[in-house]
Amino acid sequence: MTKSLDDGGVAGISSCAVAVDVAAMAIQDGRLTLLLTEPDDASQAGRWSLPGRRVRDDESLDATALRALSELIGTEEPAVLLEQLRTYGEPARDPRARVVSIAYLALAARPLVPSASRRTTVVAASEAAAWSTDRFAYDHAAIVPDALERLRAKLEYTSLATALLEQPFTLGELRTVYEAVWDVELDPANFRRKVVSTPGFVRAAAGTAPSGPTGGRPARRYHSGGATRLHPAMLRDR
Amino acid sequence: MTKSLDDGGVAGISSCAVAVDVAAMAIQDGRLTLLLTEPDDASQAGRWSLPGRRVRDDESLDATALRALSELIGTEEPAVLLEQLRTYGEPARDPRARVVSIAYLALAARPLVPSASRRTTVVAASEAAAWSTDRFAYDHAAIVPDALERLRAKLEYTSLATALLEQPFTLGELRTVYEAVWDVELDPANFRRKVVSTPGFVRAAAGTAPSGPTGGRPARRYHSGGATRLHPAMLRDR
DNA sequence: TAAATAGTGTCTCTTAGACAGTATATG
DNA sequence: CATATACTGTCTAAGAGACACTATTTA
Repeated sequence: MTKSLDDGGVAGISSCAVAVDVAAMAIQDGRLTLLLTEPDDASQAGRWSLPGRRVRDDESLDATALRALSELIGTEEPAVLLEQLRTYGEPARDPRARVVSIAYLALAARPLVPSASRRTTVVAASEAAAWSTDRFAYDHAAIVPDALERLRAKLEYTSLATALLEQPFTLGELRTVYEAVWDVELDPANFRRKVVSTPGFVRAAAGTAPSGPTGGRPARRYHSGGATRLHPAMLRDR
Repeated sequence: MTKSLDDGGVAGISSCAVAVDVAAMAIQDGRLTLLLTEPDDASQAGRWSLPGRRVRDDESLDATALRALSELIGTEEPAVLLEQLRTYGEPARDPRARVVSIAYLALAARPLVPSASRRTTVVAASEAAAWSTDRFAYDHAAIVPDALERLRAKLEYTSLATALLEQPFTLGELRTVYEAVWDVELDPANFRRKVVSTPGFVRAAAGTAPSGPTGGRPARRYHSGGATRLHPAMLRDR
């Protein structure tokens, strides 16, 4: 197929295997979690990897990412937001062959469920990002911190946090997303004011959510607003 | 080479050609410019493309990007900052074959010089980003606006602007970068205060730069500070 | 009742922007 | 001298954070 490309016959240029790896994250019990799986590759035994698949001939990269995820967990499309992270292509990143991998960030609105058939696990994202390199297969020890940092940064200036919640949601739930991802405590009053005053971030929905088991006033429900970029941003201090 | 991968024999999966395309930008006469070239591919005659090269077997993606650039203009390494933009991999983006392309953003400290031998041109980045699709080869009409928007966004929260200047520079020059990229006018006094008060953005250098032909007090020189991310950010209003 | 969560009001401190004023160059 | 650019000072308005206070639930 690639032989029609004019430099197909040049020495030192052949085709690479192209794969997609997905860093799938969700909120569970107030913590940000990451889905990991055991790679099929025997040379990587005892290590964890991000779910990955090779790109098929007729398939877009986004479609490969969705397939990598849905073959592992039964995730349907609307519950997951996929966003390209970056591409990893060091020549030796896979010992078997040259594999260029496009990494994706996937944000699920519901907790990730490890599948019984495939060997998968769900771990705290911040812990996995700090694991030593040899607990991961390939170069996935580099991808995981990149994914976490990208998510942390994007929460500031985009409405991405709403992708980690089912709709409608309360502002308390939205605040727990920020607290879980940034690992901070936020003032509920100031958080609310900031969210509501940022145009297009959320819009009020009908009704209220019931109180939790510890009581408390029922919270109003909100939907995501139309905005993807937030102005002003939800800045975290440092 | 890829036959050692376990799904090499699966139907619908073969290797893709992998290429790198570079959106190289620089400041020239107070405007942000973009380097374009005519593709070798005859099927794309009459269209402009970003400089691109296929990735060699033993070559990192960054190295390919640098090669794509330096084969076209005589750019040496320290004068150019390369940053991965995103990867474009729609199955039909290249009519000849499946080509997955990793796009890079390249920021040059000096104006880009079109080479005489290869057919290249330098255009205003904002104009190219608005060109109709058929003036570009492949899907490069999508890459150019992405690159411009990425640069505009990154000027806010990173020190990337200094990559578009030779060191040392004056704060007037740095302001010109922001004005060119964002297409706004900034108050010199407030800009200065913001830059100087942002930790790690710039550090004072020795001496002053001579006045321009229109006079004016000589400006102090500055170098880039160590910071890559800016806190607080240089926010543009909207 | 107390405790918990939602939501409002208000004060203070910081910062961004407008813009006046000073410093030092060219012509 | 006028003009241009660099740089400083200062006022004002908006926003962020701290935190008191009210509202509505569970136990």
